[in-house]
Amino acid sequence: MPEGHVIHRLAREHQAALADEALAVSSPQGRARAAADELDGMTLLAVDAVGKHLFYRSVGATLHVHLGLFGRFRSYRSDPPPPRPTTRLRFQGGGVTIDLLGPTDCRIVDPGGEDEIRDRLGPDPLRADGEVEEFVRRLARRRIPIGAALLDQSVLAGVGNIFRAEALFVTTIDPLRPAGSLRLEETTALWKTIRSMMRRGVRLGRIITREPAELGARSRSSIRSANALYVYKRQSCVRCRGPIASAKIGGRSLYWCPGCQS
DNA sequence: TCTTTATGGTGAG
DNA sequence: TCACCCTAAAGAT
Repeated sequence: MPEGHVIHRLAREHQAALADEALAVSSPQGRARAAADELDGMTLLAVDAVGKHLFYRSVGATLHVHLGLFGRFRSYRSDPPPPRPTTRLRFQGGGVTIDLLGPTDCRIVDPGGEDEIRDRLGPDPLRADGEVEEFVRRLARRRIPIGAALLDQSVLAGVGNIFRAEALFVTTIDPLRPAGSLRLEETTALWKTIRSMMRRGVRLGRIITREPAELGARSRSSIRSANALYVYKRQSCVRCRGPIASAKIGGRSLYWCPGCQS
């Protein structure tokens, strides 16, 4: 169940584990047989992350993977279990086995197909080529609530339901305000907040948005998920103690503090 | 052993 | 806005 930080982390891990290796690729489930046949025996060159999309590049072909809500990877250093009936793709090489389960997309794309995917995406705050100016441009003049705009991958690539709620809280922005009504300094603050939250997510391998000072001296592993966040799925605000509101915005449940965000 | 839920996205109406 | 796709784990019974 990944937002962009998980995707970028996977790209790094998989590139480190598999690049420059000749891979054995199979599709135990059968549904990705065409992709598996194309990749089997090829040497992986690199793995790129763009928003929530992954591109596995080999000399002759590029594999596009989108995990969707349910997709996940599992890695095994040694003695991998037999594939499950749902294992879509299994990569083996460099002493590692990596299984892909339940992805929304898992297909070979040609350069045109990759461009099509990338052209639909807004700037990715985790990428060096992600620019705040582009975020500002894509947000301007939109009338949808900012809470909905942050989930729109053509506005901003990689943010999901937790980061949008947490970033709006930290920047004290009311999620119901029209996206185009935000002042430049608000939009810029939103970008910086999202980028730093997501970078931390890549580093830690999990989403912790509250500041260490607020969490006391507890170690990272002892921070329970319920305490790591400001508003997502919370009942009351950790700052003002007021009730947290929730509503479907942009098709998903958004949580915010009406007292702190206005 | 059910039912529900989840950090996502698309295409039809 | 809704139905639907994909899977696994947690929660309810």
